[in-house]
Amino acid sequence: MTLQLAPLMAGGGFALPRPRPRGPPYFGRNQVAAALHQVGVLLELADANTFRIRSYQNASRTLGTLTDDLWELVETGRLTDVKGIGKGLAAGIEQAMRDGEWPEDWVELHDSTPPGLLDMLDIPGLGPKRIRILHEKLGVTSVADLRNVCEEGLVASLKGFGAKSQSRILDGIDLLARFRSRRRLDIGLMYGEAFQKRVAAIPGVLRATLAGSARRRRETIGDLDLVVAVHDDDHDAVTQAILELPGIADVKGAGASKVSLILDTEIFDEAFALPHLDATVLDAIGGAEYEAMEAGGTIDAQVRLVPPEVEPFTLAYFTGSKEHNIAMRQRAIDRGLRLNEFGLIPEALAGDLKGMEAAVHSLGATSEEDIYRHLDLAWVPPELREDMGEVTAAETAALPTLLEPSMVRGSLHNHTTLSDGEASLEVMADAAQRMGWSWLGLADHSPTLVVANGASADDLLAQGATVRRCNAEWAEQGVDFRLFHGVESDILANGRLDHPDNVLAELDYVVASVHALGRWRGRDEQTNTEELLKAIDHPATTVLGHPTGRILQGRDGYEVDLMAVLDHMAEHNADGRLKAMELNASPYRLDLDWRHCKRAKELGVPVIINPDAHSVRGLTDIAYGVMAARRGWLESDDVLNTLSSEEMSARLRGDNEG
DNA sequence: GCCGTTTTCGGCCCGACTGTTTTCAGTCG
Repeated sequence: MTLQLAPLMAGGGFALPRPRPRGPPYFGRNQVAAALHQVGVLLELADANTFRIRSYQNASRTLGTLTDDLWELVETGRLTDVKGIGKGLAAGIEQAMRDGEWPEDWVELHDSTPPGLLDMLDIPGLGPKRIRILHEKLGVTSVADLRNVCEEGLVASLKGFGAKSQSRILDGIDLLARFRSRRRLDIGLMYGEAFQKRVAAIPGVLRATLAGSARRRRETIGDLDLVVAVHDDDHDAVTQAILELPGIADVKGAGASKVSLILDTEIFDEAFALPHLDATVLDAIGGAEYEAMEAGGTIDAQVRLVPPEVEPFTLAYFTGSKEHNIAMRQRAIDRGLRLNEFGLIPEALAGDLKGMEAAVHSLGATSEEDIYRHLDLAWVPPELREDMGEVTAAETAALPTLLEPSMVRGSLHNHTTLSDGEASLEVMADAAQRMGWSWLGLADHSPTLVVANGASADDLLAQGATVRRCNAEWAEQGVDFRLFHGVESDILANGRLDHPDNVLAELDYVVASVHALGRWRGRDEQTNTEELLKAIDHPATTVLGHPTGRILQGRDGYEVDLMAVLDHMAEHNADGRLKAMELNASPYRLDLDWRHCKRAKELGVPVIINPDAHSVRGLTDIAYGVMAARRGWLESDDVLNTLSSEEMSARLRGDNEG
């Protein structure tokens, strides 16, 4: 079977961002963050000092979420005020932004590193050190080279390698072609929940809990982590039972405390099938072959088996993120404690003891709450564990009360058969009511989007008449449900909207979205941002739809400074004009990412979670949107979805409610 | 490369597993 590789190539596109045509600043925050990330990876391959590498990685991560204006920091000489940016990095960043030229040593690193070496980082068991040896001793510069030297048996004779390494690398090259390194949240959770259920049912298993990025609800999941509480007496039998479960394609390793597996679709009780996909998304993720590829897909899984008294520590540890753990561990160190996956151990008692032996001295914990309490913190919901301020918030009782799925009462961006949806207006409304919603917004595509059967103005206005008729009937019957009539209008050249203004004025709201990505991609961030701002300024625009246009595992979005867009929307809202940011809940998009959710909340820009449903089943994607919103610290008041139909109606009319 | 009222030098999270070794380095999470 010939499968198309995900277009997220490690080597391709790994170049320093190009400067804007006019400046300064010649680079934006995201571009600087990208450059720092790249230099970090290249330094790894160059065998640089570990801590120097980390400083680039840290700085990249910090800039990625920086809310201050980077250019302003440069101009006012306050760049080194940013934690993690010292004299050296500040000088490089300033030079780049002022003059449009990256520091010479950054450029030199790119020029001297064959792009194929970057691809090799994705081969399991190969890290920067060994890649470097392969490059220096055997002249390997690409994955193809690597396959050749392995097949010629040259790798096995290298110092530090052997026959087994050589064959593992060959296997890894095959895996590279067949599997994706990360899976979307929906797919990852599907595997994770199926696996968890099977393991939990094994006799002797006290508890089996999904940890890792699946528990944190990241938009993509690398591999599954399952923490299993089991008494010592049952340990071996449970391990054996796990290895005999259906759906295990391969066992990568099975040690005393850890089992490492590759799962495939036989883990599912029923034949693997995907829900209906809309054509745009399907096209971006690999077309007709996509479903076959998912059906033949795999996912890595790690199982940790621990005694019940240790389980809370193991669960916390493997839930991560790595960054959150580092912050937690540092906090423990400050209190004379050692925190790891086995316990929270007073350093004075632990001494030279390691691992489980030291853990007998651990402070007790029957749940994660206890661990946080020992460190004078409130329990942090897994979705927030990214070291993005949650530790401080947990210290000062400032953690948000996160949005829950049950709080959602409606959504605004949904399609019907008027454009490219599968279900009629009536069927969609009925489904929404059965989900317990009190309102539903219809926003079919506009005429310019021919591939999605964009509806004409006449058809759109006719739909409006149907909406009014339905609403009148429900009102008469005393049913607390109503439809709002909108459109998903394409953002055309120069920020104009599709449909004449007099047509748009007939609607309850307008979701303005970019679809013609051709013009937007490959254009610089500044130009795109300015065009989006114009579209937002249009008086009819209510919601900015799928703000970056990204398709997860399919295509990157266009370059845009969403922080600036949010600032702009905040001004509108402050003046009483509703401009809401969509969090597109489709697991293929999850487009607004959590960093921007957090920023929207800070600025008071309302977020609307929209399933972008093209079918009845599509409405249930709202669940993924809620997960993403929770990662973005959003509470009930931060999103429009929690409003009653009366309140929503008032917001759309522009009434200032209390 | 960054950071600092216990430090401007000497730290920078930590442990399991694997394959290579004969005590450990590299990789991974």
